[in-house]
Amino acid sequence: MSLRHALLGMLAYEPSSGYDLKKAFTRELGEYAWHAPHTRIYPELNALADEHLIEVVDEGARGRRVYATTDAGREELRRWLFLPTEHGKARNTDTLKLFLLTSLDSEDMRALLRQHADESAREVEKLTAVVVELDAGLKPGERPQLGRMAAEFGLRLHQARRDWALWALDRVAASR
Amino acid sequence: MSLRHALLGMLAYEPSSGYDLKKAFTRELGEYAWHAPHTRIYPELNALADEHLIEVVDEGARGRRVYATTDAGREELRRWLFLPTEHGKARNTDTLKLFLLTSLDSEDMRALLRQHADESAREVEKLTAVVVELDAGLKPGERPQLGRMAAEFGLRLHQARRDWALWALDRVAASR
DNA sequence: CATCGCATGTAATAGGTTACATGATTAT
DNA sequence: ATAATCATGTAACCTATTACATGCGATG
Repeated sequence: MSLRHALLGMLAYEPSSGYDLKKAFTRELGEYAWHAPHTRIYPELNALADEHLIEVVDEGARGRRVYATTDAGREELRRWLFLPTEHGKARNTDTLKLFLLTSLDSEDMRALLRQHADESAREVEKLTAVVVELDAGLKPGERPQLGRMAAEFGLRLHQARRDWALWALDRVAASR
Repeated sequence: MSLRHALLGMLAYEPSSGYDLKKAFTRELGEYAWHAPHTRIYPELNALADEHLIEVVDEGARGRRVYATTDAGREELRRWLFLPTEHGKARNTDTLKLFLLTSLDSEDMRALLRQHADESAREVEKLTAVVVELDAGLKPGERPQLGRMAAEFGLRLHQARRDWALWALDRVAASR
C-alpha cells in the first residue's frame, strides 16, 4: 500500500489538491517512482482524511480541496520511510523485459538490446538538459528540490541501463 | 498484465513446473524484475494453457506438470518484448522512498540517505562476489546466461543508487 | 513412521484499471 | 457562446495479496 505514503509525502512536501497530485503523478513521480490515476487518488485522499492523517487546509472554486499532512500523518510517513527495504517483491516491467531477452534468438536479442540502449541514451540526453536548466536557476542555500533529486536519480539510472545494454551487446557478439 | 509474459518468457527459456517458476520468482527475477506468489502463478498457467500459449510437456510425481511455451506463445512474447517502453506508469517502492526524502527534516534526510547508500553498497559487494563466481565457471562460447545478465544488471543499478545517495548527501551537507 | 519439502489449489479481501459521468470556471 | 481545462466522482471489472487447505514422496 504505497499510494497512501506517496500522498502523505507529497502533501508533507507541499499542500495540494487531488488535481494537483494527479498532475504530479504524470511527471517525475509517475515516470520513475509511482503512478496512480485520479480514480484511485480521490478515494485514498478521503480515506486518509477519515483517519486524520491529512486534513483540508483550503477550499477553492469548483469544489477544489487543498490537503496537508497532519502531525499524525508525518509520523506515519516517517515510520514507513525508515522501514528497511523489502527484498524479492519487485514489479518492474522494463527490467522484466531485459531479463526475458535471453529467451529470444540471437538476432532478436541484439535488436532489442540496441533498442534499449538507444532508448536509455535518449533519456540520458533529455535528463542532462533538464539538470543543466535546473542548476542554472538555482539560488545558493535553497532547500534540496524534489525535481532536482529526481532528475539526477533518473539520469544515473538511465546511464546504468544504457551501459548495461552496451555491455550485453558486446557479450552477445563475443559468444557467436 | 506482465505476469503472463514473465511466465511465457521463463517457459520459453526453459520448460518448468509451476513450482519451479515459484522458486525462480524468489531469486533474481523477484528481486529485480517481477514477483508473484504461487497463488497467482497456478491460475495464470491454467489460463495460458487454455489459450494454447503454453502446453504440458511432461508430468511427474505429486501432480507435477512441466509446461513449455508453444509457437503461438513465443510469438506473443516476442510481440510484447518489442513493444516500446510505456512511460509514466512506474511502480517502484524503493524509488518512491528516495523521492519522498525531501519531505523530511535535514537530520532524518541525512540518516535515510546514509541508510540507502549503505544498503546499496552491501548489494554491490554481494553481487560483485556473485559475478566473480559465475565468471569463474564460464565455458567460452556458451549462450548468454540469464543469471549472469541479471547479476550484472543488478550490480550496475545498485552502483548507480549508491552513487546517487552519496551525491545527495553531499548536496544536503552543502545546503546547510 | 514422522518430518520436511514438493506440488497444487480455493476463498476472501484489498488494490488497481477502465469506462462512464458531471458540473464549474477561464480563455477565446 | 463555445471550447478547453479544472475538479471530482461512481461502477464494473481485473489483478494481487493473504489466509487457509490438502495430499504425495523422499529422507532419516
